Amino acid sequence: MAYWLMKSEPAEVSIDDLAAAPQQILPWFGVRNYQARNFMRDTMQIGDLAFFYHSGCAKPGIAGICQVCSEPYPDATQFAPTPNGTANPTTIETTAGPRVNPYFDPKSSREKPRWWLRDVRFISKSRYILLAELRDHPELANMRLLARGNRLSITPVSDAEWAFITRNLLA
DNA sequence: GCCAACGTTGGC
DNA sequence: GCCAACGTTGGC
Repeated sequence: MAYWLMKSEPAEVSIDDLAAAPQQILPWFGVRNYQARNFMRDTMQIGDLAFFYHSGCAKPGIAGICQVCSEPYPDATQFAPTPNGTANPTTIETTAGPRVNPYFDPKSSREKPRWWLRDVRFISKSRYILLAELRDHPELANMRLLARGNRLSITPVSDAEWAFITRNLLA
């Protein structure tokens, strides 16, 4: 089993949204980076655990833990929203009405999908560990998340890093 | 809002 | 295949 850190903007999908989802499961949609896609499509295994990280907000940090719970399948947001393609492919239905779909990819197709995802299941909320706090621990100095210039939205977490965080920062 | 760092695109 | 230009990420 492997460990991961998965970033989400809480204004879009937060740990509370995952906890409130049907079955407490959501597709990890919207990844548009090949390396992160490959992690989801090729490397992850059902049962892997991940830190749910809030990014792009005032206080970025680890908000909880989730678990990979499906095989990879195409991210529906890359396609036109209706199977027959009659609707405007650049819009997506939301509970607040139609919105521009920022994840639509005109270069993808249902025959040959470019973007793949997996479902994740809520495991727990955690004490909120700020990014700044993670940086304070020498044990985490090599965490991919903390690497200079890192922007990858899904990063591997080593066994040692996972153990350190769960035993020392979340206990 | 700024900006450093990175990834992607596309002309050549 | 190179690389400049551009767009995006994401912390601050």
